[in-house]
Amino acid sequence: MELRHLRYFLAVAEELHFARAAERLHIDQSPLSRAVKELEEELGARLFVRTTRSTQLTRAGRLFLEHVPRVFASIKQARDSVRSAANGFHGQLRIACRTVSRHRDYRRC
Amino acid sequence: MELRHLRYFLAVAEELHFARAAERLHIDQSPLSRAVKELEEELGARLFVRTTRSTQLTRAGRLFLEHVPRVFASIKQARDSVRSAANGFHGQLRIACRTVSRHRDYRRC
DNA sequence: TAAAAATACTCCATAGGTATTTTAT
DNA sequence: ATAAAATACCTATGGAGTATTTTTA
Repeated sequence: MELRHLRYFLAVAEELHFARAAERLHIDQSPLSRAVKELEEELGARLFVRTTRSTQLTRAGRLFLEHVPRVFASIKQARDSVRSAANGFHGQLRIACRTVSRHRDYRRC
Repeated sequence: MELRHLRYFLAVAEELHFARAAERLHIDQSPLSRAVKELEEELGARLFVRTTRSTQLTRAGRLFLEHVPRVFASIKQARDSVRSAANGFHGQLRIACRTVSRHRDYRRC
């Protein structure tokens, strides 16, 4: 399983229509169909019931849908924690300046 | 970002040694090195300080390490919820009994 | 029969491997 | 000098696209 599978699942679960979900994902309906199938095979459960009239979540699909957003939420938290570290925030604020002397002697202070 | 990157990051963070982490992951040191670099580039922060003597987590790396296991935990929960659905469990434990009257009047209680 | 998803195939992007170089001690 | 990671290059797996078939309401 890769995040790709979860992103695709979410799109289909929200659109309840493979072609529209594919459009939203900027991929073709065909690879989307296959990716969802891969996910279902790995999970050992159908996530959608497909007919030509409608695409509906199964019970397993509804349960999965409850949990998947938490995966992305935890990824966002992981990202954000790093971003703040990269910005120099470590739970503390750092302030820097420099003095400009007549000797062009630029220094951090 | 894909789960691949997070799996690889965890392996390196635990081994603190690219070659050993690669061995554990059953891939070569080279693609591991690249994948971690990709992750660092996407996050915009170095996760490890590499020298020939040691590989250490940066502050960003330590923060990231705190969060990544939660991603896998939520994936496990998502998986498990589907598995139980497949087994006929629906997230709640249902206890049922019946009274047997002499009138065959079976009721939930 | 029409609208939707699945499938067969093809192509290409990129994950992974091999060999070598760089780097820090 | 050596041990470790980075890099250049190559290979091949599988992700994505195109065309077609299958399905069911």
